[in-house]
Amino acid sequence: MAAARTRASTRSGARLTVSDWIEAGFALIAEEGLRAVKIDRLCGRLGVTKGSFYWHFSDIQGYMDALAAAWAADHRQSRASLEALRELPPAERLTSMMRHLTSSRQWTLERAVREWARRDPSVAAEVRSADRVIFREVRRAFLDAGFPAAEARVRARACFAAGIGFIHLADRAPGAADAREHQRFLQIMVARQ
Amino acid sequence: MAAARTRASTRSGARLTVSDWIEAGFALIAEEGLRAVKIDRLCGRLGVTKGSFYWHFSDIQGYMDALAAAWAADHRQSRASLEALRELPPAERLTSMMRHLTSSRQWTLERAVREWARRDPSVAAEVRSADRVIFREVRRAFLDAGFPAAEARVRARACFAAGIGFIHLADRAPGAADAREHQRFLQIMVARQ
DNA sequence: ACCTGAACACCGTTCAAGT
DNA sequence: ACCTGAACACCGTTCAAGT
Repeated sequence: MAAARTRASTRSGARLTVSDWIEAGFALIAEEGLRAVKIDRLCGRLGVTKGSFYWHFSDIQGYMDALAAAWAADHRQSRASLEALRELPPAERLTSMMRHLTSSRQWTLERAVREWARRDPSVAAEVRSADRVIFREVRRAFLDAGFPAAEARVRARACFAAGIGFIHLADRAPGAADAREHQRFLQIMVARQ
Repeated sequence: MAAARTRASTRSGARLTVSDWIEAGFALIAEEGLRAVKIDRLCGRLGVTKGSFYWHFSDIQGYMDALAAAWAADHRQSRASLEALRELPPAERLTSMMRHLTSSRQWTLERAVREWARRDPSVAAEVRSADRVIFREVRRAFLDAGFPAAEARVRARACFAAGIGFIHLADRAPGAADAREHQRFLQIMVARQ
């Protein structure tokens, strides 16, 4: 009787929306990776049966496309808050970006999407375009720190690569120790010697 | 009693080899496209059961990798016969290449591999590298026909694109009429006006 | 060494019926 | 409009047993 109400859903007890399904997909990816995204698993998480899935989406391909589109939209969205960081001093700005990338919500998702991009060129294109935006901000931080263009470019590239490397090398959510290490690394990179 | 011997196999009545499976895969792709490549279909074609497949390959991914590698090896192989065409006059050389591309064995296979490349970046890399080899030969034909470098490049690109376009637009095996059309097209392209 | 035969698990898809 | 429940089809994988 009460069991049927056991929803992990965010919205009260109401019927599901497309974004509930998308959110469940991201959660699954973040927790168990891309290959965990199966209709059955989504249904279990949302407390509904497969029929419900097929009411909202035509098929699993349609759902995956919607997931990828939502990821890209999220990134465009956070572009604004990324730009808002510009008022911080460069070193703190970099730390803040790195912290976001390696946050427990992000890191697995980010890694999964990059893995997905290896198989799906349209996802790959979205990753590339998102990367470009972020790289520009990283480079800007180094320019603001007073480095000449060429030097800023080199350092930005290294930082960017390191960030991606961190999430690929991680096998569990980065902890406080990792965060300190990242911060130290950025400190070194941004130091004008 | 005799039914069990009904093999489409090339090798007498002997046990299967890896290349029998690869060949069956290409045949399936050529006839029905990439998505027809299923273990069951391969088994049906070779007159064996699934257990046999798993004796030769670890899993379906391993098989697909082997297929892609075999395709690339084939292309490297035919590089020699491509270079042998250099003794022909340019126009005939181009006609010969086009005929090969649109031959009934090739065209569906070629198209399927290009479709596959859209999903699998390692296949994509192999397609690109094979394309480079062929493009050089096409360009060489135009150089040999007496065009200056820039002009040869432009014409070669157009011919190459047209060839790829032909196999993508085709919905059945190109016939004699198509062949005449292709030849006429190449004639125009190679004409020094 | 190579293959059969049968079972299994997983998972996408459909659809009549419910509220 | 949204979902249940049950069935179905497809297909990859395993494995003990055969020759």
